[in-house]
Amino acid sequence: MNYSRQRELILETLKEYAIHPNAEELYTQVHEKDKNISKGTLYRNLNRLAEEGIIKKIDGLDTTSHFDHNIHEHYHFICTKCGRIYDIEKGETKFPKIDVQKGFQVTSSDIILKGLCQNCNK
Amino acid sequence: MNYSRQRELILETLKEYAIHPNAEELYTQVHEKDKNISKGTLYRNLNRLAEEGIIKKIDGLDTTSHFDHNIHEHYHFICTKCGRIYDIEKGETKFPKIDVQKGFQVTSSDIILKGLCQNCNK
DNA sequence: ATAAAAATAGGAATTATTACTACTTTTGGT
DNA sequence: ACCAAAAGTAGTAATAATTCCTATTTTTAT
Repeated sequence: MNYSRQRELILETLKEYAIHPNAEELYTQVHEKDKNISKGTLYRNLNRLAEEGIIKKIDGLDTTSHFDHNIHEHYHFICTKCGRIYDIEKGETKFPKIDVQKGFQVTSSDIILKGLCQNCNK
Repeated sequence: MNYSRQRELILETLKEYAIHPNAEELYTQVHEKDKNISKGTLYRNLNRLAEEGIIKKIDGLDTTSHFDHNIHEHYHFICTKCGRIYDIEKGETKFPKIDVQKGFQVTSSDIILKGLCQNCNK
């Protein structure tokens, strides 16, 4: 993977946000810093960075893919009312044992919780 | 929710399949039984049935939503090579008890595992 | 039997994402 | 530093999944 200024900018911008933006949200921010950046470039690089394990792609939250620069193991909660995404820390429990069936090789696991957040649950 | 012949057909057809079909796959099957059924009707009813808790919508497996008539708590494994979806019974996983913050109300949780299945891992 | 409410078919519209292509940047060897 | 090959980009077109719209049909409650 060769260096690219655009990729650096995308990664840097993603790191500034704790909100697990989707491509559209991130595009708004990135675009402010570089008016010429294209969506194709954004998508290509987000996917590439995720493949390389530098960031994490989160699916299943809503209709879009979200991206997280925080790659240490944690889970997500999405509020079905306001749409905000919260991190759920793993806690002290040991890493889940997933002996699914013999011969299965698990390469990623995601836990997604949905419901009402503190603010919307009043 | 008023009765509709089409909804019955959709639900009945979904129950015949253990493969957690997406809308397109299910449409193929449903269409064989009723040539006039429309995709709008399929989507509307799948979403409606999921809202009512009669079936479950599974997101995050691939780019499409999948639908499961099995609503007892279980998780899913998708093979990144062949795309097949496997059920993971709850007893087989030892996921940590997730302590969500006070005031959060969790209404659904999904655990999605990705990797290589037995067949593709040879 | 009938009118209001709910649902449908079929197609148009929308949304998110990927594909394509001509051009630009990066890189590694000289 | 120079240059060709490889990799990356901008901008736009295309695709895929899903939702929206509307005229018509079906269901339901009287």
